[in-house]
Amino acid sequence: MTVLIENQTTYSPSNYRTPDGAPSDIVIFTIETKEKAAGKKALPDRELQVMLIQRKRWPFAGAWALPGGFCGEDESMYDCAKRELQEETGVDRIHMEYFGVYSTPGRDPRGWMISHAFFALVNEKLLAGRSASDDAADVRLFPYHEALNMELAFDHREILSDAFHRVQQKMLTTTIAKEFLPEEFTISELYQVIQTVVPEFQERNFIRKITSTQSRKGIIEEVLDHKGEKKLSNRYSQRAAQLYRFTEHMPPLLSIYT
Amino acid sequence: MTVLIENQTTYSPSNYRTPDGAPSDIVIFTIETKEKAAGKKALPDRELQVMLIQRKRWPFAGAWALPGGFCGEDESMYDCAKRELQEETGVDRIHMEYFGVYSTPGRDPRGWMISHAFFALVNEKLLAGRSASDDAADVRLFPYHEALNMELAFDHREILSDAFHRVQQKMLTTTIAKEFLPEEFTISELYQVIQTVVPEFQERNFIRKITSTQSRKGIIEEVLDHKGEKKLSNRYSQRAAQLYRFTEHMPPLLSIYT
DNA sequence: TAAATAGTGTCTATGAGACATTATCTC
DNA sequence: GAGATAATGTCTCATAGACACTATTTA
Repeated sequence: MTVLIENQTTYSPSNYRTPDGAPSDIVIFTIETKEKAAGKKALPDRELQVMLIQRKRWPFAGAWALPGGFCGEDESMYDCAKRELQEETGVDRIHMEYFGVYSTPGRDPRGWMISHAFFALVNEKLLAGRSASDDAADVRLFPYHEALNMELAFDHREILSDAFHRVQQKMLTTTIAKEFLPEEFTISELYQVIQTVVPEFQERNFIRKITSTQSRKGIIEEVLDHKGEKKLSNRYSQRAAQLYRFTEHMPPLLSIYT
Repeated sequence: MTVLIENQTTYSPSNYRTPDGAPSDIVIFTIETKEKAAGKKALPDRELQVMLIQRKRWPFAGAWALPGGFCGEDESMYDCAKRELQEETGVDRIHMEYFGVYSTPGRDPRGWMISHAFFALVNEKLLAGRSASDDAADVRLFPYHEALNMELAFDHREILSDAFHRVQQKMLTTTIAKEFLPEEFTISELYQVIQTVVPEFQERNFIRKITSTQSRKGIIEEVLDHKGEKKLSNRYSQRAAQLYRFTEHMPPLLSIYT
């Protein structure tokens, strides 16, 4: 075997053209709950929304875009996105996942930018404080479908669409629905949240599937009060409904063959 | 709103530290079929293997590593990986998917390298010609579990492990098993391929699940010969077995709630 | 005829899917 | 008691899971 003499001293990365930056873009989803008239016992309306910022500078000045920012040398892409997410929402500990790289040549007029896309799911409650201060300015929540029809900066429309489909898929195959729910919730709330993200989802016997089916039992459990009695809620209904919470159990493994 | 005066002229990416490169790393899987003694009618042994290259230069000179290479300014990461895959295998039109970014600071001694990981599934038949020429040199197939226990360059062990788990999951939820099979195959072959990637997979009534179950019917179909008769194969058995092929049908949508 | 693989019969318990029905509470 | 949501009863058919059994061919 040939032993080459190249080593740390002779290696020079500057012989090659290198990227001009590695940004992250974050698709931040939330579900806005619009209660019916105060005191009225009825299920609320829910709407999937996404956070956009209005760009101040070239390129695409004035256009709406996904929040994000450039990665530093001393952080991973994940850390970078987490940092940007924190800056944008003012909240820590948000569920965030990586889902793709966007590197089509020419996608960014500033140069060779390889962008890394994340999605985040935030409970609207966590956004409560923030909205008041920033809402009027250059950060806003848009209904997903409205955002999708806007002229977004860069290739952010494609990223937004990809994120949505990934979240739809994960909503049905994992327990991420919990990110949009309070700690304790009713079956109707869970069902509504799933339908907000996946309108096609329909399951007439939902309550039995999730509570009495052998293979699914254990992903949620009934909440008991301090006396060991079943804890109920009548927030959305005359007849009080059982409260549930997600357990730590992994959802069942899915397979098309079994 | 403040209107900033920044524009194309004043924007300067060189004010920021930029990455030193955007490589791709490709985990190329294949399944080696080891026929039993010639003429013996018995199911073959199958083994999942992964392609590694031996590095010639600093860093990690002499160590085995995943194939890959640096992305150019005029190509997307996907194009880059496709190109490298083609160079390494000599084959085009290979199933390849992106699955993650590796950007931990310090992962590459050459500098700030943000690596993009793909996995590829190659039918061993396509590799047939290639092996003869390169096999002795610096490109080799290793059994997956052996590779996982080697001292691989960079963070390639982690990448390899992540790729494997992704492929396992996809093997059960999509029809990628077809990448490891000939156009026409028997149920036993399909079952064996799945088990080669996911040893835990076990399904005693496999044949009925996949052929007679309402929701799965249609993902494979019986092969007929020119006379419209069912086409059989006795390659691995005394009694001839029905041949099947994958259809264009999408596998059923999976959900933990339904 | 033993061995090896392919494929079917059959039984039980569970689940899917569809609706009707009952329960509980408020206005 | 009308109206809204929660939850159960009930029926049919499909599927899961287990295992014994039959089928086909060759050494």
